[in-house]
Amino acid sequence: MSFDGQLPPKTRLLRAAAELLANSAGAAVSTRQITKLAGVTAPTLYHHFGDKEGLFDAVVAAGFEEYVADERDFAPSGQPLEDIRRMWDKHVQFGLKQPELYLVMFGNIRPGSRPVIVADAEALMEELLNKAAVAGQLNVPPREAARSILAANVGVTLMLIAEKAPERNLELSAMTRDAMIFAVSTEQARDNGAEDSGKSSVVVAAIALNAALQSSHSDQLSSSELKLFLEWLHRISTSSTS
Amino acid sequence: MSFDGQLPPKTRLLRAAAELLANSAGAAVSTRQITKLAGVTAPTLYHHFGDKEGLFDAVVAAGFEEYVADERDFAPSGQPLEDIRRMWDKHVQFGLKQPELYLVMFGNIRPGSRPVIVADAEALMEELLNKAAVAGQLNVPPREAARSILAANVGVTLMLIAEKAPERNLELSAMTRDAMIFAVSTEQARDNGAEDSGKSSVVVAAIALNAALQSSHSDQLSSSELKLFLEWLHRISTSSTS
DNA sequence: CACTTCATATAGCGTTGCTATAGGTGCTAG
DNA sequence: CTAGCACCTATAGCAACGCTATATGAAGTG
Repeated sequence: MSFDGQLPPKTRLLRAAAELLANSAGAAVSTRQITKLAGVTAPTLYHHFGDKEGLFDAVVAAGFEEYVADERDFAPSGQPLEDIRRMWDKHVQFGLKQPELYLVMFGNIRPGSRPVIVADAEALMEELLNKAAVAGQLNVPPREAARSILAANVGVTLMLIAEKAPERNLELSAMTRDAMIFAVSTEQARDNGAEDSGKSSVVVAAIALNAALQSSHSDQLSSSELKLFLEWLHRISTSSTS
Repeated sequence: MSFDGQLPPKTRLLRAAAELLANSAGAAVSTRQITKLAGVTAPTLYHHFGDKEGLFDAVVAAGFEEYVADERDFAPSGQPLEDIRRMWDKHVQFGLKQPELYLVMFGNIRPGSRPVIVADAEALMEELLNKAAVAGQLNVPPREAARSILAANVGVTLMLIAEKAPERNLELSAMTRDAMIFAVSTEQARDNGAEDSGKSSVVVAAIALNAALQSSHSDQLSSSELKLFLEWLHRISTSSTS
């Protein structure tokens, strides 16, 4: 099985890398394996992708497109929080389906160097959370909520990948997922004393207005006014209640 | 600076590896660097530790001892949930203080192979959760809760490590931490009752914020700022939706 | 045809993790 | 005292790694 077909070398390299990455059972994938399977020599790889990481980034980008495509299709349900829940599950599912690819995407952490893919995933999550914020269902600013949820989502997925397949307990995912969504949403009603109910209504309203203003521009304020207005709004919505 | 002293080679290897790991600024650490700094040759390393990973495991074990030692000391506070909160913070703190070591411990994931250290950390967390369970403060079985919390804890720490140091927002940790602890504890009482009407818009949100601000004023804005803010809010509230 | 530009190949550099083999050291037994 | 035996360490080198200096081919343009 090789990709010596009529496809251009760049494509063959991408496919070879993707295939090896998908079937490598945890072992490292070398450039020599890739170029051999693609039927090209080393300089071709470096001409097109710069270095090994560049090639992997390209594979990851393709994988991410696929991962996102599924997502955007059925995202517009009526319930933003339900969409977020489904997005979490998609994320875990993607990680377990292609663990090697997922590890290249989210598991290859080095200090101070954020994988590009993480920012994209965060943006995607934030987009969904914005809808929830507009509907007044959010307790915290969408950006912070997105980062928090994604961090937990990645952590859970990595944990599940690290376990042997037959032992994987998906309940871990569901439980963590619900905990995170519940914590950022306004669906809650703590009977533990209404310590923050008065203040939090201000915060919730500010968050909702902030999100609403950014999705549909009001022409009631000039751009300079709007800028200052949004800054104040942010200040209010990020005021901590603890 | 080298460890050619009178210490046995095994110890010198451990110290050299630990030092290089701590100062390697993300770059990979080679066995040749280690053996050179330790003042020994390659076979000595493999005689004592089997392979490179064995040496790193030993370093990690020592680091983990240190990490746990801090923990056990002040663990017996009266409030189990507060202990868990502190343990979470210790975990993040340890990861940010020694990111390279942390990445060897928790970031080196491969499918189906669970780092030993993860099981230990889980056990430690479960122990604390057990106390909470005995006190009737737990909503879910301690084991599952420990796994869930630890997964989120690792995810957050990895995210923070991946960010450049000056941009690290520790609020991400605090927020995720409280979300997880809150979710597994019995302090909650969700009544999944009345859904709010999802008809929110800019105007509705502005009105809500306006009302909320006037009933309980936030101290995030000065009085003059607040005056202008409310005026703009009024202008938005009374505009017709575009 | 001459010229540039892009794409691929030959060959090899420096480094990696690791090891086959052998030599040195300190101990106990005869 | 010496022979033998573990234990520990060094010399030297293998195979594989990521990557590249250099050269060759193909394709388009004047």
